[in-house]
Parts: sequence; C-alpha cells; structure tokens
Amino acid sequence: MDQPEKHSAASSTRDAILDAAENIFVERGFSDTSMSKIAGAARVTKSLIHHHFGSKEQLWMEVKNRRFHEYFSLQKEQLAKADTGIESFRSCIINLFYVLKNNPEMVRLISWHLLDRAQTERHGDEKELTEMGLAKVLEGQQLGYVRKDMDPRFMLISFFCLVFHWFMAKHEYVKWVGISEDSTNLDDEYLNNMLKIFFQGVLPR
Amino acid sequence: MDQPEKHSAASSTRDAILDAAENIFVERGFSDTSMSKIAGAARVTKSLIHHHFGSKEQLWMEVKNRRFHEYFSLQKEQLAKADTGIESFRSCIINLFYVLKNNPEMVRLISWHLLDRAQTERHGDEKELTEMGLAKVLEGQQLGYVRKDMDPRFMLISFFCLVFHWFMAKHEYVKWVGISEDSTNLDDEYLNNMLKIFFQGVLPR
DNA sequence: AATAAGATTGACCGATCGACCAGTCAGCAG
DNA sequence: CTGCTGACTGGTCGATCGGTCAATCTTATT
Repeated sequence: MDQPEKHSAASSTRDAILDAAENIFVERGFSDTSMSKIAGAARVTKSLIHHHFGSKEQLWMEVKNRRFHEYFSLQKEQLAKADTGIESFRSCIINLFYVLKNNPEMVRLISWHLLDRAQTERHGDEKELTEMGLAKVLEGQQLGYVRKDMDPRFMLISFFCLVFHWFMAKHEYVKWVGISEDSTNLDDEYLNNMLKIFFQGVLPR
Repeated sequence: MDQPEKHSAASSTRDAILDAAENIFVERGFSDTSMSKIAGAARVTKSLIHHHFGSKEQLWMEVKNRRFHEYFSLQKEQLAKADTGIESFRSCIINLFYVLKNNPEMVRLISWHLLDRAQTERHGDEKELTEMGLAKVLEGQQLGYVRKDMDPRFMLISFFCLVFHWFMAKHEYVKWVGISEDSTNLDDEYLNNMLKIFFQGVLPR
C-alpha cells in the first residue's frame, strides 16, 4: 500500500521530469537546455522523456502550462475573495507583489515566455484573471476611489509593469542607482515608493 | 577613392559581422544563435568571425557593448541639453518612451541581457546616465514640482518599469485585455495613461 | 620585386544536439 | 496461461554545434 501502484508511479515519474525540466528551463531558457541535462537531473533516460512528452518543444509547453495555470488559478482565487473598497484594492496589489517576490522562478519563466517568438494560443486563465482585475478597477471607478478619466486596461497594464519589471530587472537597477542588493527590505522599500506613485503620482499634492 | 582601403575594408567587414550577429542575437538570443547562421547572414566564413572576435561569447559581448554604448550616449546627450522645469521633466520622459518605441531591437537586447546569469562588469555609461536622471529628479524636488517624500532612486526605477516593460510585454498584454495590437496609436494611448499615473496617480484629485 | 602583416578561406575536429528504434519488463484483462 | 499495453532502457542515427589550423589572398611598406 505504501508502494505507489503502476499508474501513480508513472505519473510521479512524469512530475519528476516536469520538475527537473522546469528548474533547468527557468535557469537557462529553452535553447540552452538539453534533453540530456533534464534526463540527468530527473534520473531517467532521454528516451523516457520522449516517450512521455514527444518532443522538447512539447515538454517546454507543458512546463509553462503547468506553472502558469497554477499561478493564474491562485491569483484568481485570491482576487475572487477580495473585498470592496480602497483598502482591499490596495491589498490586492500588495498581494501580487509578494506572490511574485516569493516565486522568482515564475518571473523568469514569464521573461523567457515573453521573448519567445512562437505565438502559441494560450488557455483562457490569464484572460479570466485580467477581466477580474478590470472589474476590480471598474468597481473602484464607480465607487469613486479610482479616477474615471483613465482606461482601466492601461491602468492594469501599468500596474503589471511596476510589479513584474521590478523583479525582472532589480538586480541590474540596484547596480545602477547604487543600492546594495542584499538590503534586507529592498523589495519593501520599492513597494512603498511604487505604491505612492501608483496611487498619488510624483507631483506634490 | 571610392573603394575603402585595407583597414576600412576590414573594419567594415567587422561591422557587417556585428550587424548580422546583432540581428540574429536580438531575434533568437545567445544560445539559439549559431556561428554558421551569423556567418551566412554576414556573407563571410565562420573562421573569419573567430579571427575577428575570438569566440561566440566575445562576439555577444561586443554586440551588446556597441548597442548599449550608442544607446546610453544618445540618452546622455539628450538629457544633458534638457531644460529645467516640469515641462522639460515631462519631455525627457516622453523622449525615452519614443526612443524605445523606435528601437525594438534595443528592448529585446535588454531583455536577453537581463536573463543572462553571467554577471559581467559593464562600463560606466549607464551609471553616468542614471546619475544624470537622479539629478533631474532631485532638481525637481528642490524646485518643488516633484514631491519630496519619495526616494529618487525608486522613482527612477518605477519610471523605467513603466517604459521598458510596456515594450517588452505589450504584445502579450493587448491579448489579455482585448486591445487590437495594430491600433495605430496604441503606444500613445498607453503613454497618456501611464503619464497620468506617473504624475498624478490613480486616486482622484 | 621582396617582404611582412593582416584578411579570408575551406577542410576538418571532437562533442553534443534532438530524435528514433528495437527490445525488455511488469502488470492487467481475457 | 495468453495477449496486450504502457513504462522504460541502451544504443545509435544524422545534423549541427563552436572551434582550430594551415594555406591563400590582399594590401601596404620597404
């Protein structure tokens, strides 16, 4: 009973391959990752990977789909149970920030994905999540705590820019502007300043 | 006289290789680019590339250095002759936006560079440019048109996020929020909304 | 004309790439 | 027991990878 039976053994092997592949893909990207490396890391043979996933491209797709689906589901779930009002609005933003802070692999995966020229039709997860986000902004506009002379879509995109790009490029920016990267509360400092800009702007009030 | 002499012929060959390499590197990244492809595109032999640049890595470095140096010099030049005042401050921002809009290769090059784990010590161009930017913000704070309760460094970074990430990811975001990508003034629409946020924030005034 | 230096070439190297194949083995249904 | 299916392996394929080398061509200098 403790021993996994046939099917679960197979699916756990599949997962092991997916895990190993994700680690290496995230680190080195698609092209610089070889099936041999993945096989070695997953402790299986190359042939087995082909048996389960068909090709390197399909493996890459499955790795991305798995992680993206998990991520978008989590975000949708958290956004769904969000309350109304300016404070909740603010909390949603802070929440996304910390989710990404705790999942740097996710950030790199998105980066690789953005550079991918292959225009793959993705599932509707992100579409749904985005529409929930748009609804949240619209709600804020109707309730009066979000200014109405702005396109909610661009507002959402601007917010994504402020969050994603920080985690994508902070290791470079801290060198430019002279912040020590291992400052314990570096992310929080950025978050505070970024929130000031996002909510109130850089002009004095 | 019309014919380039020996040295300029060599340097023009070098440039041809750099140009070809940049095109392919920008499109496919370092790992997915082969010396053969570059050689073919530059109409030279692989051996000649090794003769001029030594290795693929060094060629990659030179490609990045050339473009980055050109970019940062241009930005420094334009920032140096910028005037004082809120309007000039605004112009600098709009200026950077359009420079990147007109240089999508630069955006991709930065993206690949950000994913690169190789921590190469880069030249001081970007450091100088950043300090000029910081000075501009400080100036605004002293003259009173930039709020003082904010760290200029994080303000600069936030601004970079709003510009760079838009060009890195807009092809994905427009799919999410349902904007047609070939809208003639898509970039301008984003710019207007982004500027509203950056200067005044999303809260009603 | 002789020479040196640099630009350029084609042939070639060992290594590694993704993929494929025939075959083994275990488990399950009949 | 028989037959089938799917997990899994070792070996190998042709292609391509980055890189090297000796030889040749081009040009400037002497």
